Amino acid sequence: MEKVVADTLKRSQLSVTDSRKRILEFFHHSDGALAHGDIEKLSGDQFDRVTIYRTLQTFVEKGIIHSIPTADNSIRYALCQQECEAGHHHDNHVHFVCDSCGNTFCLNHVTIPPVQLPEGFTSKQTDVVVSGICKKCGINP
Amino acid sequence: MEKVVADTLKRSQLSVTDSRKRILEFFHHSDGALAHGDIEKLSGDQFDRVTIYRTLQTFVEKGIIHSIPTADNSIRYALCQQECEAGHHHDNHVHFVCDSCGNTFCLNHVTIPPVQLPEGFTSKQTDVVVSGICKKCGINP
DNA sequence: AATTTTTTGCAACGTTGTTGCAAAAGATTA
DNA sequence: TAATCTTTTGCAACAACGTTGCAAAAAATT
Repeated sequence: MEKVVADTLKRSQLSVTDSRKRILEFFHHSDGALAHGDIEKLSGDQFDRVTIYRTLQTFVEKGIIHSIPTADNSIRYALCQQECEAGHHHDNHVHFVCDSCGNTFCLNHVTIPPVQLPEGFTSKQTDVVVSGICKKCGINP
Repeated sequence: MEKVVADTLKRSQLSVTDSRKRILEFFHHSDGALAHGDIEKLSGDQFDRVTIYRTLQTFVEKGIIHSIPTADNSIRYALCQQECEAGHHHDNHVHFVCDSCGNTFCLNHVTIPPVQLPEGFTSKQTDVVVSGICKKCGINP
């Protein structure tokens, strides 16, 4: 794991630092998406808030993670698939927010259905966020 | 118009006040969605920030307006269709955010396509936000 | 018109996110 | 490995956004 995250950072031409390694590991260990606050808690105030903000920004720019739109106003992030490169996100999967546990998941195998727009509108990106009950919470409510 | 907004407020069992009338009129006059900040500017500091926040909350609860999920973390609101009642939103249309002018529109006639979820997941609501270039900006870039 | 209820505005506070700058850590070179 | 250069971090300060409690004002009710 240690090695995997270091390689990811190098591949993105980023200096391999403590905070970047730790934060990237959090994403690998999490099965859902993470918000800034989650990382702050996970790290136990090991890093400055500002460092976390900047690291997340950098990761988004480099195509390591992507942000997920949500109805409340907290930005959540999740790991990108391999196909994402710096400045070029191809995350065309559906996101799922569980109303019970609050977790956000990438449904990597559920692709965005086509949307028919009115005349004159041009689409660049489509985000689909489904909310409801996730698999785990459906079993143990 | 004056009459229409007053009626809407009464129908929702709300006191008819200056701020509520004005803020509701803003929504009727706007062709896109409005954020808290937009209303603050439109009203020219006529109302306190807090009043605007509370009015928006109340309108959402009463089913007069609904909030729109966005990729950045600003909450935007738009008028509901007639079918919405207090505590029961049925806004199953697609939202469009223009990358050029920044406006957010409800595409009331574009319905949400069905999404096939993995086993064990139950859907309660689906939000679709398309970003790109709107009709106006496509004509006058 | 008087009373009750609701709403508003103010003040204060908390969270979230950003920017500039010096110190520290990482990368690079010899 | 040490010296140098580059990048990143942490701190301080700031700005935007949003919430809560409470007294005054406005709306509804009688």
